[in-house]
Amino acid sequence: HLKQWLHLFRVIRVKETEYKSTPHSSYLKKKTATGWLIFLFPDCVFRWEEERYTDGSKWRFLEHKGPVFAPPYEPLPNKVKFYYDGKPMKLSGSAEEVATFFAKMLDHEYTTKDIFRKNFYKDWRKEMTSEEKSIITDLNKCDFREMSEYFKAQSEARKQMSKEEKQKIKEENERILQEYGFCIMDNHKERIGNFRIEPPGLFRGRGDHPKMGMLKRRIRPEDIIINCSKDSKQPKPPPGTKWKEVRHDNKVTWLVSWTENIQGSIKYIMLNPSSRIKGEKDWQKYETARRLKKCVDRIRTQYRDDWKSKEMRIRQRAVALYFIDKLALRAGNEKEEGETADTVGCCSLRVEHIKLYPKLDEQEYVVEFDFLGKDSIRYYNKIPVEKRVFKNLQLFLENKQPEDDLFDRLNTSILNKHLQELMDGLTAKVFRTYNASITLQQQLKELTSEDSIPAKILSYNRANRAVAILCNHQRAPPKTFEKSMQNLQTKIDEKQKQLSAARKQLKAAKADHKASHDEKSRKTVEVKRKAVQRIEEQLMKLQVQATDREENKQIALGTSKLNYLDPRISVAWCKKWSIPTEKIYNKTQREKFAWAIDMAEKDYEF
DNA sequence: TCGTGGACTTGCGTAGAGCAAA
DNA sequence: TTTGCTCTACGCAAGTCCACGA
Repeated sequence: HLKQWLHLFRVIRVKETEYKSTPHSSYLKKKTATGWLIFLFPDCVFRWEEERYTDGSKWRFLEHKGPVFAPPYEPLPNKVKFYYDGKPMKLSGSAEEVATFFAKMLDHEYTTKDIFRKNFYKDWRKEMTSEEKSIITDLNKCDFREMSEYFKAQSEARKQMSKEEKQKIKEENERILQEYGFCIMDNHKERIGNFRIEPPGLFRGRGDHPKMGMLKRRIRPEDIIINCSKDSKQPKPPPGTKWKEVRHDNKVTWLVSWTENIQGSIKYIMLNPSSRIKGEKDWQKYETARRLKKCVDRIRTQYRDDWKSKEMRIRQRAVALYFIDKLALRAGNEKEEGETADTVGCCSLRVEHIKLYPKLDEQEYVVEFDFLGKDSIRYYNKIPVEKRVFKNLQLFLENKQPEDDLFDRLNTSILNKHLQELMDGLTAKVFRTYNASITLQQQLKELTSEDSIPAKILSYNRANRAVAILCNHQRAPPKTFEKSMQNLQTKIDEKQKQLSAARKQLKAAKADHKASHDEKSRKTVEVKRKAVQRIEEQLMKLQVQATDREENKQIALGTSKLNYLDPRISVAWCKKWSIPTEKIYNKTQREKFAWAIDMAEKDYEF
């Protein structure tokens, strides 16, 4: 039975006389008659200590089952009708399918947007028969409401399904996961990240995207490139179909790829974050950031020096780097105009995105940033800068129009080339990682004190929040936010009433005791005092929770936790303050950070 | 040097699972 | 058991950065 799982374990044998201890907690131990101790370790314990390939290859052996395709289109029942100009009209299969995509989004605001409608209509027409094309000439005369109602009823029906039916679906999903969700890479069975091919639908994009509403077409086996090792069992395409290509490229980590039709970019199926290959890369990332820590002072001195350079390009580079370092801005690659939403990062900032104030509210040399960053999230910040930076900015703005580049002599590749010279492996994004992690470490030191576990966790969240604010990780306030805040407030009010009632009782008991001086009334006072104390604690907890939630209204902690904070800092913090790792990392996160949980001790220093 | 394709990381929104309160 | 809310997993868009070829 063990044999099939043997690749998941590492067996180690030690002479009993030589055994001292093991730092790892999870293992099976057996003693042999001849004085050997046999340990059976889950292989995740050792995978981080495995040799890495030095020739740039990522694996030697790779075997998987290929992707899971989106289910085929199911035509609408005849009773569900589409109406054109008030009259029912039966659509051809492919025109109907695309129409259902629109119908499913009918409740969304963006189906009312001009660009969305125009793009959709254009792509929809391509799917129509020539007869349909001649009849349907105006999207405004199309009535998708009955279709929309049908889908709503269907999703309602899904919710109302019996337990058994739901269980059956769950089991089927589990079976597919077991079959397609794992692969063998070298000696490990690994979880695959996204083994399902994206279903067809209408492209949305984020922010003001010029391509919103376009048809994202269905991916067929003929679009798929399979990557696996030569000596593996190759995945089979569905009956009657062929793969576009099967290749054996071990310089890359993906298992499956295809080209998407909206931007023409390539999409991949890759491994889950818990995999060795992702974990090691993640670890490396934080090691690079730690190397930056060692030389960041030197780099800061240098860019401050460069503010005085007689060359404009060097001054621009130095000011940009200052922003990247101080404000954790992204690099800001150029983007093709008209292909995506208009967003910028540091190097692509335009004149219109900053305002200079020699003096503002008692502060000197204030720069106001206001621009849309990644995912069209607004970055708004007013910060005082050093005089030299301010003067340089004034210089960069001279004789420019609002739509001109602020740093016209700079782009990300120039900047990164420079950074590479300052430190091996240094790029703009390393500053984000470094500043995020170092901030967490500092904040944890500052905020954590000897206190209850919930209070310590609040401190952790606050430290995490400081980082999220630095990195501008925002979220739309949850739809239920106001309500849940209200609920919490109701609870607090109730607690307060309880508290004043309890205090009254305590007072009465005290008075009683003063009058009688007997043992019984003394005990009552004690009991009442304890009750007051308990309620005070509960009230405080609720208030803390309310503060935490309020502070978190528009801030998303997940992204920084997952991508910017060296998990070893958090693990060390947990160990130092005796907090179970489960309190700060859920199951998925613990799997992703297995390497850190395994290697960080309580004295770990980023 | 520049443009482009390719690979990989980062990022937000949301469906629905799961859990606690009613 | 139902309802209401929170949390997690997932989906997929949108960044970064590098290699390559003209």
